[in-house]
Amino acid sequence: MEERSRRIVESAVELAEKGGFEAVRLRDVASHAGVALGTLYRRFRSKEDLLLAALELQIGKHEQLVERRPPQGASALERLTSFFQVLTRAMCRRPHLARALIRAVATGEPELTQKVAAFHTRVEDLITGALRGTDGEARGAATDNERDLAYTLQLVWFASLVGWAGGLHGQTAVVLQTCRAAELMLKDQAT
Amino acid sequence: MEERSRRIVESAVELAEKGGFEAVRLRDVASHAGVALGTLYRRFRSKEDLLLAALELQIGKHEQLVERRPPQGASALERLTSFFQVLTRAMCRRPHLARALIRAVATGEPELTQKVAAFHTRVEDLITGALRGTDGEARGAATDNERDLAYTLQLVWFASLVGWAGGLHGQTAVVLQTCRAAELMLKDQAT
DNA sequence: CGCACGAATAGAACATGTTCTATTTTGGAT
DNA sequence: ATCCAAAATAGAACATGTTCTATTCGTGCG
Repeated sequence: MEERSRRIVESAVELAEKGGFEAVRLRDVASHAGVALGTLYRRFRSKEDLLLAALELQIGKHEQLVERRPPQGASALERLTSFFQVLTRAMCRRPHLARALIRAVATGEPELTQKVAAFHTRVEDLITGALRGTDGEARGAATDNERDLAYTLQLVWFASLVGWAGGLHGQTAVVLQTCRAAELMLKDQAT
Repeated sequence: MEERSRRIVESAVELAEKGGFEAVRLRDVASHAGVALGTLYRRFRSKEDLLLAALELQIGKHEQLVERRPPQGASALERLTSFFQVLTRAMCRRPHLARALIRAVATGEPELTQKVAAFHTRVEDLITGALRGTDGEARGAATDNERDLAYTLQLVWFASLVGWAGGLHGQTAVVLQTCRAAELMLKDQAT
């Protein structure tokens, strides 16, 4: 990402960390980034678009983290549990920011469909990775069943996170609900 | 609901049907309902609150529908499939309205937590009903397993609907994804 | 060098959610 | 019937996302 855009996104993140979605006032973001409001709008179509860019940054960092330390565990369920624990904690560590990002994803502006889809796909890929594990067994393309499972878990995790963002429950509930869904769907599995 | 409030909500629904979330301009809602803006704000805390009231109306209607014609099917999976088909079609029939309502739910304003929780609970109860069926077999309180299943399906359906609202996929995908999750979790079940 | 053109800037302007104020209406108690 | 408190009203006022305009800046090209 270009220098100026990066500064803008970072400013947005800083403001969101402190005060959530409403604190990301675009005038403030612009001035904080040392940039004019018009410049911000040249790079980002809307507030949600800007926050989605911030989300991409976060998920990129998480992908690197997973690459360095892939989720451990003998069974798929153990790996998934570990994965969702780490992922959820990473999000909820900065609650204001997380809520702002989730809100941007959930708002559903039609111009942002592509970016939202990209986000979901990246999470799904991470889930698939945790599901299959890193050791040699079971290489090759993911089976239909694995894809369905990963997709579904992604939906559950996301919905649960939306619930967390709305104050319906705590971060541990997010992990529990997601893992419960994984259990329910893996009940008959061998490993 | 009191007459005036009802008129306000109905006006909001009308506007949302035509032009979605942005078309629900509160000045327009108020004048359309023959009411002052201040009156609207006396009854509803915010635009999202108003739309949540509209959602309550819709779900109430759907509860009545389900009561009149409970989802048919010999197995739990068949009943759930039928249920989610009907529910999703009911939502997606008026796409603008549906998107506006979903957005209100997903936005996550902290003052609306209670209403959002109520919505999720009501959907979950409907799901539980479809899961258990109406005939005499298996009366009594729902088992833990049934509750977990219903809760998870509610998450999947909601997340998928959010995806639909964001243009990620069509309404048939919503039904398919939800039913796939149901299949995955019922695979080992007897009936 | 001087120019031309695209980007950046400052700031006004506009739309709409939300709040506030001053006034009027309404409905119930006496 | 009168009066009072609560609610409603018209409309101004404010905040912030978004758009627009006029000006300035910077850079590659002749």
